[in-house]
Amino acid sequence: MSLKLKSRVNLKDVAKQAGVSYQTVSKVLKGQGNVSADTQARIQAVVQELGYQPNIRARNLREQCSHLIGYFWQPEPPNLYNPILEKFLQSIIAVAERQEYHILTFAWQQKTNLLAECRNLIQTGRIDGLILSSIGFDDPRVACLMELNFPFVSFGRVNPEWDFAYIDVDGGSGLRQMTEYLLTLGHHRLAVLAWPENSRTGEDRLHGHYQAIQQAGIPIKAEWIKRGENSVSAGYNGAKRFLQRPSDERPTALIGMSDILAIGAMNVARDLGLTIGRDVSISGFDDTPLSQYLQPSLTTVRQPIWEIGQRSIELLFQIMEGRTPTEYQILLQPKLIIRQSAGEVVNQ
Amino acid sequence: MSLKLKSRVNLKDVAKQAGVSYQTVSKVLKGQGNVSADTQARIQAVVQELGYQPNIRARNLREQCSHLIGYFWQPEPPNLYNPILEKFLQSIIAVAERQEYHILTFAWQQKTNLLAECRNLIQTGRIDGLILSSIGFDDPRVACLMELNFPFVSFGRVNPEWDFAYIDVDGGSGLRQMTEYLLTLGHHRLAVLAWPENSRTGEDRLHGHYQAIQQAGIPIKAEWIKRGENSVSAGYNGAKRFLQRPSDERPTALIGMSDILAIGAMNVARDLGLTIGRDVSISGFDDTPLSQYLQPSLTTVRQPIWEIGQRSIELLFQIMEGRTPTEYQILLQPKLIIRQSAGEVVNQ
DNA sequence: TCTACATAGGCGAACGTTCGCCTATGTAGA
DNA sequence: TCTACATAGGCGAACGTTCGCCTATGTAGA
Repeated sequence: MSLKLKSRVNLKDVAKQAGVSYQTVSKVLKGQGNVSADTQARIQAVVQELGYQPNIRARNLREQCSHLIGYFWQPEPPNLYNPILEKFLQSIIAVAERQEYHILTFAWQQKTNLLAECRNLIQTGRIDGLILSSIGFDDPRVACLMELNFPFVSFGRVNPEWDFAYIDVDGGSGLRQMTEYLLTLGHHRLAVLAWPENSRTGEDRLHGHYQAIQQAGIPIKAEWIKRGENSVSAGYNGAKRFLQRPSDERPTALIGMSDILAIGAMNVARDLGLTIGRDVSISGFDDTPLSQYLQPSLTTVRQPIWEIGQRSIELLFQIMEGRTPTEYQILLQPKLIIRQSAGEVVNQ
Repeated sequence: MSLKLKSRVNLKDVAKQAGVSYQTVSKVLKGQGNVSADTQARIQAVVQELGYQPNIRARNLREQCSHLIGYFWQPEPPNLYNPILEKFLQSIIAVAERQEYHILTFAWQQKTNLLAECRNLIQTGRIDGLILSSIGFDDPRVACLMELNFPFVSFGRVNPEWDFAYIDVDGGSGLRQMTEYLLTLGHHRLAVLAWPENSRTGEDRLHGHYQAIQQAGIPIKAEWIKRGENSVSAGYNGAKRFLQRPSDERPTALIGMSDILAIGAMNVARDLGLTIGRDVSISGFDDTPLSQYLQPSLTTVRQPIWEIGQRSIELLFQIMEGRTPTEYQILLQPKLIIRQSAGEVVNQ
């Protein structure tokens, strides 16, 4: 069966039939060199007739590139899902294909030897560039890539002093927008369901919240921040602590660092007999596809995923071509999505 | 910057340093040929010292393969998401990497020239095998791959008379299990939120429902099947038609062909003031990560995604190696997941 | 001492391109 | 008629492997 595939038509077959050298065929197909219109037409006709397609493996070897871009992403545990993976993949695939590039996806599990895998991919010539996501403070992969001087772009920032190309969403702005919105609704007791302190993304978002709070003249209290992992149950338990307090002491608004946490908060609010949007306002972050269909629909923050994907790849191409991009640390603005889960403060 | 990368150490560098021919180095690394233990050790030492990694592009050309497997999937429209993409990708990546293979992801948009892209990938030697998903009746890609005799495995079946390797979930069994479960809860008026008739998957599932209904001696009525696209709003509107009927005529259970449709049904039930699980039971299909966190949690059917992915790749490897697998049309059983959204029939 | 075979590793060729240089032919101007 | 240059396309080499065949050396048996 593979015999059929192996005896594919190659440059020499076309050349023979067209009565030229095979190098000339190559020139015509690459649009290089001086070949008469006549000969060009003849060659093109034979190419059509035989259905010639260049062998990309040979091309890769000769051109010293793989026409492949790696994408590293971290899978969520089984009971969760990544709300942006699908759209992000779609967007980078779309842009890459326009340049005849394809995307190699890598799911790096928790404890595998990341660095070795990363090095291996690069040093065997598997990929020409890399897109990284879910990175953290002091991320060893970023350090490794910088040291190897390998073209990469990361979705997300790490340590401020590290100088490399990234695209990120201004999560601080997102949470500032959300907090300001809740303030205009009359909320003064705002609690946050946050992530552990080692998350750069989490700290950025939190900082935006602090800014808005301070600007409104409300003191920042550590007790109004509840940290935990990014899961529905963490959201549930975190929110429970807040919502079990007497009604004049409990927060009127719960700000989730993610839709996942917000869903947990909504569930416990309902279990405690509170009406969401009236007794307590709840907001999320991500605008996951289902968040608009929750009851009540979730007020949240939307990240421009498509744009992030597009610009990541465009940036990466610039780096791969050796051009130094004028702007290689890009911060995009997220958008407040107002729905039903957050409402005006009623009685107090 | 790429200069550094291009001057990577190759077989000849190692050979020179070890004082052998470069072909001998190749033999040692591939574990072939007769090389004395002495020489082997010396070569291995140099490989370590220089950090030699074989150039995969050269290997691909020489070995006539790309060590790449394509995965075609169909992205959902922006307001939806694919509940199984992440897990499926993860599972195929994991198995493929064990065999030194990687996964090339392709998102095929609605109206692009699928067939040409498919042919192109194969004929340029981009990939050695293909995994297909979201296929439909008379799928032209399947026909094309069969004609080209190219190794592929599909997740899902198409026309029964087409003979090719696939893995599918026995959706009929899933809906039969669900229907039987609802029957044991005392439901007799069961309505289905189904997909358009051109979906093979949809028809298979529906068939399982019919089987269970018939076995219980309940006549099949076309009016109890409401067809529509796979979206929350289609579920909402479809369910509305059923639930607006007088209480002694309306269905006591709504069976969604997907969790998405079930979510729509849950929303309209709530909007009509019905208590889900008591006034009306609602079930889904997929066990999307969030379904357990809905209020009430969704009774649904879980597909063994991880197993599908694993076995797809294993099957594909067998086909790629030219072995004819004994079992190449595999049907896996889905599992009923009982939660809160479906309960016993109360008053009637 | 001669033959036969095993052991160790060298060597040419090939996978299918692309790239740079070279040569043969044609044409225009002096 | 001779020179100079443009045009058209041929040719060798290379990218870095793997594979099969060959050869040189060593060893055992007759």
